[in-house]
Amino acid sequence: MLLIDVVRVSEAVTRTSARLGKIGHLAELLGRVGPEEAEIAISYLSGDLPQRQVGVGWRTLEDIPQPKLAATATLTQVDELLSRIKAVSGQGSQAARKALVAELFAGLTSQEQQFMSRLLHGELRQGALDGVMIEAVAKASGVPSADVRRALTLRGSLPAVGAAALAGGVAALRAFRLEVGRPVSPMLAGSAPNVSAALEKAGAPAALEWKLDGIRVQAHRSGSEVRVFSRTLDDITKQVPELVEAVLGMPSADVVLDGEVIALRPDGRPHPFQVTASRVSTKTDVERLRDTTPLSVFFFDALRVDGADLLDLPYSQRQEALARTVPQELLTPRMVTGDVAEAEKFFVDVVKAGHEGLVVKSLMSPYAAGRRGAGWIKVKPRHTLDLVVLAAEWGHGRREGKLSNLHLGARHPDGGFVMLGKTFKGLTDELLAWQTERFLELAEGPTDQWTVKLRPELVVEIAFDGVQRSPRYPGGMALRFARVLRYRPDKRVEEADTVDTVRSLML
DNA sequence: TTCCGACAGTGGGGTCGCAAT
DNA sequence: ATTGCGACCCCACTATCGGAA
Repeated sequence: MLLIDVVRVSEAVTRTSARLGKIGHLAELLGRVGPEEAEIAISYLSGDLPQRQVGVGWRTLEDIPQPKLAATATLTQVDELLSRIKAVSGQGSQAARKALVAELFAGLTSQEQQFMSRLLHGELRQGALDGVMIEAVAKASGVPSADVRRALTLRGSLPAVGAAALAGGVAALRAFRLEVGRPVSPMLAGSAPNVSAALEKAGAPAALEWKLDGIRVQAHRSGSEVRVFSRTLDDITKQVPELVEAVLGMPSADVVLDGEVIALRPDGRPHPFQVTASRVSTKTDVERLRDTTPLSVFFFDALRVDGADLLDLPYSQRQEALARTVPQELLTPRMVTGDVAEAEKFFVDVVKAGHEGLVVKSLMSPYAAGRRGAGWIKVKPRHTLDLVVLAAEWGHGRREGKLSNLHLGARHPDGGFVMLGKTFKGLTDELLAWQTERFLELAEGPTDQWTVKLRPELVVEIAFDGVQRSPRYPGGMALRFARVLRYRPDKRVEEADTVDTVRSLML
């Protein structure tokens, strides 16, 4: 199949706003792609590369060769070139990589070049990714989408699952099994503003678990072999030897566990997230780092114990298996209750202990990938500040022509403002339109291509999760997960929060 | 007819590894 | 040694579609 066939379908999907229409376009193409190119087509049309990443980003794509006039590139040819690019990126000069990227783009029409650029940027923006592609695979192969989802959970790769469905239908999908050593798509959590709302969503009684601010891990053990995977299914075994040893110390030699690694201080309280992230992502000198910044692991789910697959069992039964296998001190602290007051006290306790919050879990739900907001609901405390808008950046995509991303500042007691970060979150279309108009009234030079500097006159109430140390911003601190709650036209700038207030929150 | 679950889009800060400077 | 890029860790929120109620 030619790349241009895929590009044309992608464009049709972009033009169609109805999801069923998008699914129709995608399914039609899947119906005519050959088995040897099915994985490539499914990857591209769900915004991914079969190679996952090839080491090419926006900078590499800044200057690309003149396009061809005739579209002749096949999916297989493009895929092979991308594999070569990945190989060179793994070990080779940037010049060699650039030459291969040039070779790839020189073989594409301008239409294909634009598609490939977006794909390599990870910004397909056709309004269809995995969720829509699952439905398209189901439609094209005549199987229920639940079977596709189920296989995706077990296999962790939609192209592989989709190709199997197209070739072998339901029977092929049902042949997928949990395989120790091959990661499963992790179950994700939705969110709720408070504990009682979360309990209502999950259905009382529910399990309440501490939410630790660390890194999600999936541990597989087969005999004396242990592999650990991250949320995106990357193998991070070498970075977390503590976890490997912990799993090897368990009685069952055939397990798959879900949990969180986190760096704790000697007093048991958590380090800032940055410390954990640094430790887990460092690959050199791990043995030395173990002494200075040891990792702890806490498990909260069991997908397989003693060779038995548990994904379809209700959460309460998976918990029983987990507790039989994992020593008490490696279990995520939890309780089961339907009582709101009791649950709220547990929430206060976990926050006092320095952790992030709670995850409220339905006792009935099976383990299912994706599908945020089904069985697991997270709850975190929320901080707020009144800050001043210092500047704004022009938006992209559906925010084109709107001032979108706000630069936020706290008041300095001696006058002036200290920037604490940016946010684009929490804005409705209406607010976006209003602020664009208002900002242009407040604009003051110099204004570059992306950023409009403003007279500091507007106060905005910002919600955030915490204050972290920052190497980037002048005050040495930045807000984590900042989002707009509302503008405060009733507040004068002199009433905005000061850097001292923010600093007091950094502990 | 209304409600609500799932999805995609729009970007945020921080960190490491690696190649080039 | 420092800088820039790419990848990945954490992530919140709104708009929209379409099935459920």
